[in-house]
Amino acid sequence: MQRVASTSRRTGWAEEAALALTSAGYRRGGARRAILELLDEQSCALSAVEIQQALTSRNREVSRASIYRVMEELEEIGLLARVEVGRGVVRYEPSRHGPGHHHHLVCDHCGRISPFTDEGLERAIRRVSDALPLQVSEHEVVIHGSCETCAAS
Amino acid sequence: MQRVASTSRRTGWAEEAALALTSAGYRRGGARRAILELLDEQSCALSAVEIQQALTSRNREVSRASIYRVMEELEEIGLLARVEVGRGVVRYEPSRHGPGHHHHLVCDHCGRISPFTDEGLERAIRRVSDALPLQVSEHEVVIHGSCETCAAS
DNA sequence: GTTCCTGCAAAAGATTTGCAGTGAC
DNA sequence: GTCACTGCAAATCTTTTGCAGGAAC
Repeated sequence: MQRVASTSRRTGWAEEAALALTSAGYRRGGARRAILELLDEQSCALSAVEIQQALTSRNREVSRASIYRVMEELEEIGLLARVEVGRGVVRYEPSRHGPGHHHHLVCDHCGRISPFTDEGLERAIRRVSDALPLQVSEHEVVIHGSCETCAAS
Repeated sequence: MQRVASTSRRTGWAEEAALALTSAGYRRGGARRAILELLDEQSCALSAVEIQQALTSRNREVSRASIYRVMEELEEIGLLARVEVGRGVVRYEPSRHGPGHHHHLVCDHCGRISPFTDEGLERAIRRVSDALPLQVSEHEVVIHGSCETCAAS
């Protein structure tokens, strides 16, 4: 099991996404570009509200409606994964099938989420997916518990 | 991998839950009992709306507010698992750590969800959980794709 | 110039809360 | 009789939609 470093890093996902959007007939508006870049820098999933706050804090205001619209477009063409992890809030993150693919730990106490990876787990899921009558597009593993900070209190 | 039969069966979870609620200082109101019994009969997770509809159709009306309140109580004492699986809707199901424990397939097209189990997957998750610095309470695996019906169309 | 993108404001859902009446103990 | 449970209605919060102006092509 690997905890994933939470430092930011850009991986070219934004460029890939922009290209995919262009060839899907979308134009490149400012709000969309700002959102793509923000998402690309994240190590873990953000909610719509968090995306808006992050953009505001770097002086790039984007309306809530645009955020949801961009999320929808990106999900449509498979570039974005939704992570639903608690309290009815939906979070979004770049869908990386290769490197960067990870799952989530959720502290049910403070709501913090953090990413992890595990090759054995991936193998088990691949095996299950292959045996399914479903055409599998994505999978998601969420582990709930109390984080170190909350368990201590 | 095992598809889980979707026939109803009662497993004593309702009684266990009622006892746990009593010893946690709750009284046994009618709405709460009706909800417990309904949940116990389900083979898979229901949303609050679905719970209300199911109860209405058996002439046992329960207000939406009560449903949410009971869900909250049950979740608090660990008898209920939330399954968040798409489109912002939260579903609930009895939390069974032993037999009956299962995960979910979601058709992203029609929204249908169905349960499955896999021992290898459980082993992989247990291994990961043991290695975590978190106190793990639950885990959840969701596989997304297109179901047979939707893939055909 | 046309068509798409964006923001604003309103709408639609889901969930939570306040309060008063009823029921369990 | 007391305190918890329930239903109703109002409030809150997230997400979606309609529309008008501005931007990309």
